Amino acid sequence: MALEHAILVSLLEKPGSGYELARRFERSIGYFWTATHQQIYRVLKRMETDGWVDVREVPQQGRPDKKEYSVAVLGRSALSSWLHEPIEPESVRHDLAVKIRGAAFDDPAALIHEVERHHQVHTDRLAHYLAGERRDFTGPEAPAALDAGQQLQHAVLRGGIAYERMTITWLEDVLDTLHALKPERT
Amino acid sequence: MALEHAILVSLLEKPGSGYELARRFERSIGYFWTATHQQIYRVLKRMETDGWVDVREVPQQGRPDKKEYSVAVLGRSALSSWLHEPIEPESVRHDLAVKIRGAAFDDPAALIHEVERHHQVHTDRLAHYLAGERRDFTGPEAPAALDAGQQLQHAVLRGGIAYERMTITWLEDVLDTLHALKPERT
DNA sequence: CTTGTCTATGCAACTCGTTGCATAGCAGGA
DNA sequence: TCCTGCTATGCAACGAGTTGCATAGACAAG
Repeated sequence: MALEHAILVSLLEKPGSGYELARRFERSIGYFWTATHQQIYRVLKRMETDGWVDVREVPQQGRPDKKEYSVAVLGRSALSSWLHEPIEPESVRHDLAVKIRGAAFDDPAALIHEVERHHQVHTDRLAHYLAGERRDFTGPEAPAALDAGQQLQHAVLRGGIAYERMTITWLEDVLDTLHALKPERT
Repeated sequence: MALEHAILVSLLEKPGSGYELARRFERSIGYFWTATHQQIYRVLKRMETDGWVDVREVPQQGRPDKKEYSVAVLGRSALSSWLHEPIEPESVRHDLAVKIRGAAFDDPAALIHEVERHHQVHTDRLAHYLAGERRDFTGPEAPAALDAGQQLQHAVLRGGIAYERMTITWLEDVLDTLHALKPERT
């Protein structure tokens, strides 16, 4: 599993609490990995007992205290050895594709709304990614010279952008197919 | 969960045994959903007790007997109601993206091999999909007129092709980024 | 005749991930 | 004052998915 490693990467980029990690996983890390706060707390606890991360109690004003985690030496070497071992190319799990094939045995026209809804979600995500790209990498506010970490983050973000663009185009293709099918079923 | 529904769709397209389903999930259905035989057998058993599928013992010659499953009335209505309820747009889980961001804290050059390996796998998958498309949809052997089911299957396959093409292009982008990074770290 | 491979089904144990719920401090508004 | 909402952490139970192992008939190769 890679959640531990995703957490290590995130903590290396910036130390933080479980709560903060959960919010990062809703944002930038969430572009390519998702996790709920329960999962994160559980894994953080295990990583702590394994000595992968260090904890520091941080008293706060105006809000509850937090535990700030940072990567320990053991965690860094665990990440390093994971980086050096090969992983299986991921296999997709796409509910919507199951639905599209299933629509042949039901009413294909009823799917149009659902596909349009997904189209909208992906359009919004694309806009969100592009805004992030302008802010951090290509806009006037972006740093002139990017370090290795930033260049790699940008490459990952470009992947997210390419994914959303591809998905949007495909969903339009699916919509065309559904519309072309519709008249046949009167 | 959608494994039950993926099985229903597959059985509607063609009835079959758990073993046959497992092989379909390695092939065409596997383009957008994966499952091992243990998972399939377990779910099939539950679907049988729920009355979603009918079983028929089929004696065979030259090989063990099999249980052929087909979709029952209850299964059809279960699929239908699932098709009519909205699903969450999927969130991606991309180990490789975690590795790429993590590489900033290790040796980015060490990732080049891994990315090239993934590039090869996706190139092979693309070739496999394109061969399937020619065979079933666009080649001289393909049927002249496609029914609704075939048109929707083709649309899903086009999605797989678009996904592989996008991934291949992105991995080349990542490779360029890694190569450009390399000289900086001597 | 033994070994390996393919078809065919299944159990048991485990890990991963989700859902529901609980607690608690603090802030702001009705 | 009470209610809502945000920060912050966590338990318990369940469901989904993986891994290892077991069984068994048939066939082909050595």
